[in-house]
Amino acid sequence: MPELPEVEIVKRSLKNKLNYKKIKKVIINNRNLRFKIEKNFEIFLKGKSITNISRISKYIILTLDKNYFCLIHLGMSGTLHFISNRKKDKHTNLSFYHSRTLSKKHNHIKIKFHNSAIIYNDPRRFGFVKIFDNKKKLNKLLYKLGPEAISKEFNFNYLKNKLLYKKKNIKNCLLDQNFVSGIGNIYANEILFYSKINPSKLGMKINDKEIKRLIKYTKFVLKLAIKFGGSSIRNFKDSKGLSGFFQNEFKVYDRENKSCMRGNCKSKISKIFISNRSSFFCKSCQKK
DNA sequence: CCGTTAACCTGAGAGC
DNA sequence: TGCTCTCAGGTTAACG
Repeated sequence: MPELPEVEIVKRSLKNKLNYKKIKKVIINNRNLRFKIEKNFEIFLKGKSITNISRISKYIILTLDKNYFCLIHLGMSGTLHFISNRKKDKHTNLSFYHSRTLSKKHNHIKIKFHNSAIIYNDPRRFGFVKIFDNKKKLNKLLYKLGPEAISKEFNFNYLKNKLLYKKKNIKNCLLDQNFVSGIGNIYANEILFYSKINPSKLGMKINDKEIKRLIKYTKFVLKLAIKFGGSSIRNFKDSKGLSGFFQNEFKVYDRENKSCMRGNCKSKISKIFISNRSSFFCKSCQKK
């Protein structure tokens, strides 16, 4: 489900709610996420306080006291929900992508605090959580990631060097988290449209002007999506409260056969599959 | 090295 | 209504 902008929204909202909260109890209903939740997960967390909440690409990191870390990846359908008994929280409950139809049977993890709790819900169970007992072990997992798409490390020089001899198509490059991290299928499509680059074009064939546009519009699209609160689609389209609205700004994603939104262009948006992921583009604006 | 396919899962929506 | 089929915001191993 979530790409960098959605995870960023989740992180920002959690940050307001969870800082310095002490974990009283952890209840797990189903350990079978993408990786089995380790046996000692509950014991590791119990009694520890959350001292910071951060995000790296599509990962959420809870920093706990005593140099512990809890890594959360939401996979395709993972959501975090904040619930509270306290009156002052009543109107700001953070049910991320809250949906009344979200089935409780996929509430896999509940982390309880004094007067509140967070719940991890994930119908497809492609997400995972993992505990690290020191920063080195955490970094070992994260060091492989390419620079974050919105960071200044993802710049013209980096991209030019990476694309120099790349025989891979540009869309798969953008989706490769070790190439650049944080971009998923929706935003890869949108970035390529803004950059006027065909998704099938080989990396090595991308010229300097196009590289400049890729850098510019990667940051533009992702930052704009964050401003709009991310994208809430499909099972979340009936969402209330904190759902995002960037789905209304899509230029190509899920717009097959609809008119291209660029000025004078009269083409219809095409849909093809690249490595089994749906790819939307305008064949007039995004020539090979 | 590259693209594709399948696999991990459940559920929504389309078409019949 | 209900059945079957396809597709889904992610990641990764195996194959050709």
